[in-house]
Amino acid sequence: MSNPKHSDNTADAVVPKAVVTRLSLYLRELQTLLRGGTETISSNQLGKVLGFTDAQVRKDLTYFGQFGYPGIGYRCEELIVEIKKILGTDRKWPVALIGVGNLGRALLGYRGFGDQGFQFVAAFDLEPEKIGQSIDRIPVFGLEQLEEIIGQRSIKLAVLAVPAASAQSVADRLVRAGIDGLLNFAPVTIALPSSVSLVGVDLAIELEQLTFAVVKKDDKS
Amino acid sequence: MSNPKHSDNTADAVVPKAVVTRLSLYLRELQTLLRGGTETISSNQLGKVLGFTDAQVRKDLTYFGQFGYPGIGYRCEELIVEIKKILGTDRKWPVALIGVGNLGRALLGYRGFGDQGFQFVAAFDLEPEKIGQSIDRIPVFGLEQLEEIIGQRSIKLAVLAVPAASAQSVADRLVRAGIDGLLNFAPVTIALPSSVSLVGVDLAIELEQLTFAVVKKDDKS
DNA sequence: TAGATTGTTAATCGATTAACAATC
DNA sequence: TAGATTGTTAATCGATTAACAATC
Repeated sequence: MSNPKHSDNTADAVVPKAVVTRLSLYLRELQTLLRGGTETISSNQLGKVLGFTDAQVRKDLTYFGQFGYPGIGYRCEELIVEIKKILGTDRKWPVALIGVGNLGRALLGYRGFGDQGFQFVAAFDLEPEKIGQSIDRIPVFGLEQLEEIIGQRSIKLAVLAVPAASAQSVADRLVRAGIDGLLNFAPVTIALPSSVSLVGVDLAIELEQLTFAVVKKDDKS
Repeated sequence: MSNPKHSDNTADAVVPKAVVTRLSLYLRELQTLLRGGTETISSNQLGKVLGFTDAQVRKDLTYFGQFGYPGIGYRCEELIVEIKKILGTDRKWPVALIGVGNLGRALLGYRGFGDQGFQFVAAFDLEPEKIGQSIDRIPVFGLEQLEEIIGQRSIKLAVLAVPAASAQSVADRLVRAGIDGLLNFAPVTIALPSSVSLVGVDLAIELEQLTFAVVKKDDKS
């Protein structure tokens, strides 16, 4: 039995961003495995399905503690709990959505968020017809209520699905309203104070990564 | 000793994946700058808005050629053309969408794809009510027509927006149908032959990257 | 010319992998 | 015990940055 000695070193070593991304992939895979009835898994097996080496899996995890059993591997259920603690998704996170367009509405209804502990509690838009409505049980407010609602409800995470032209100004307001993390879907660079975390998802850019690979392959043949 | 030439080495040096991602960011920023009237930009300025060093910008670009002017910088319009050539988006790409749910429908209507040369030409779903419809002018076919339509139209790129449980089997069919690149939104690991490119976007994982950063910050204070 | 900035090499930094004693 | 696998250090590999001659 391993001694839980991972109390003090949690998060004081600088953890590479890539490690955190893989942590999320481990979590997702472990959840899939557990659903399928797998109880334990070795770093080698887990790495293989995700395309990583066993050493990498073990190294990544030891940034945060000792979670495995020599000779056995990792217990899926246990490791899931630990990774959720590390990522901070061992709790429920209320989330605000800004921009109730096509994409925004799809995000409001996306089941995958709820499964991982995220819950939209308020949406915001400029269009009068949308304000006052509820979409998938989430109330849509006018943009002018942004600061009020986010403050009241202590919302720390926001998802930006507004047009590129207004993304920066809305982001600025979100920061002033007290947001700590922003997931930006607008295809534009956003500048934020370094105290606020930013993740950007640009759908066209994802496709460009694909075309680059496809074109490169064609060049070779 | 012979002089190694790097004039026609486009794409035979192995290009790190991170470089390609930054290339897309350069492109997006240059397009924004050009729209705003900027004609030339230095590696230092371009790096600054994106959070990179000037050396990194120049190094990334020289994987593919010499595009700048000493003493001046880069001409935005010119560099945009060059990066598009590199990424393969100097042409139009027909794209298939599989899974016409909330997210799928939002993607069909997403303007950002068209702006960068991507065009959905066919959507597929299992539900009979959806089949035969058109959404944003894109026809929805039954899944049984997948191979037929993709073959006929020589579609090389597909976007997967189906439930996690069916993602792998649909991916397998897409590969057999001749797809070269797959953008997967299903929150599950997909295994593909190495000849097919895969980019995965997991929306919950993106939020987890944010919570990790937020929780870590809280720990410190 | 003086000032600015590129392209590129060499130095530095950081991340991944190999190896193995410890352990179950 | 024999076999399997972890946690961790050291070695390797790769990516970023600094520096500067060349150039406009």
